[in-house]
Amino acid sequence: MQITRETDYAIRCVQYLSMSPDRIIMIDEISKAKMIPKSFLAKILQRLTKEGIVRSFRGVKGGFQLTKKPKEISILDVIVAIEGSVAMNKCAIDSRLCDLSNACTVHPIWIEMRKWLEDKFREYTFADLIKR
Amino acid sequence: MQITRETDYAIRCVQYLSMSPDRIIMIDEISKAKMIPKSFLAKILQRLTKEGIVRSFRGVKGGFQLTKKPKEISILDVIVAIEGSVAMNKCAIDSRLCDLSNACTVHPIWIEMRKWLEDKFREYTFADLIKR
DNA sequence: TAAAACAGGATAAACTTAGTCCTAATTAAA
DNA sequence: TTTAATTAGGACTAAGTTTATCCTGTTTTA
Repeated sequence: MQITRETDYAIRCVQYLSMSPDRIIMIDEISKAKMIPKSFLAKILQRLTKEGIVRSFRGVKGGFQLTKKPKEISILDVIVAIEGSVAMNKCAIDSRLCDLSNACTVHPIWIEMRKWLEDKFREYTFADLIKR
Repeated sequence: MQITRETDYAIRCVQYLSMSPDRIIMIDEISKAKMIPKSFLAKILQRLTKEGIVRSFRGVKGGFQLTKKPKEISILDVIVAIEGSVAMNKCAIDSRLCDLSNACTVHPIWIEMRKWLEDKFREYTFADLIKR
């Protein structure tokens, strides 16, 4: 039921980048500010880059920057980038993964929960997470 | 983000018991009907018994039975019985588990999500899961 | 050309999941 | 009263996932 540390770190990281969307920020700075192990954070940022949430700059003065405005990035985007989906049961990702395929009365709940979670997490943008 | 197989099995199991709330049903029958490994199911039922969702009867003609009516048991009850809570992040269980204790702008989201999930899962009772 | 950054792959320890297996206790019925 | 059926509970384990680390390579600026 819980998200992983990796996802938690990813959200913190994007939240930090959202506070200075114009700057290019190094892994080291984010790591220190958000208490995220540096080499693990490097991996996470690699993933966020591949998923198009941040862009990276290599070399001296390199670092990371959001590709979009904070209000255009949702928590859902980050969770999906790291975990693939917000489904709570594998059958809500692909119903063939269920061994009770026919007539499982619980299945519709997992489908509904998935949609509901997507809607909820889409509502939270990183613009909301920086106004304090 | 996902529930465990154990929780999935527990829900299926309670759903099966809900279909015949007056009968006492053996592990073996549930195992076969719901495609749950028998010895694993035994452990799950042990837990459900401890948590007061089912009662057990030992010996010949023994088995399990719900302690309450299907409409009085929610999916939330079963998830909490098996997983402890529906919190998506450990900081939503105990805020001391957060290393950013002070001023984490994401924290309120996990608290809110937890409350919503509790409400949502409480709405689904096993009475809903048998009328089909 | 040197130093500063990220990219990507390999590796691994710790933890969790998803079970199994064995013995003991309990109960109904022969 | 014995036997067979059934759950209780503890120990154990294989496989998978999580949470990282480390090393080498590439890119870029000064």
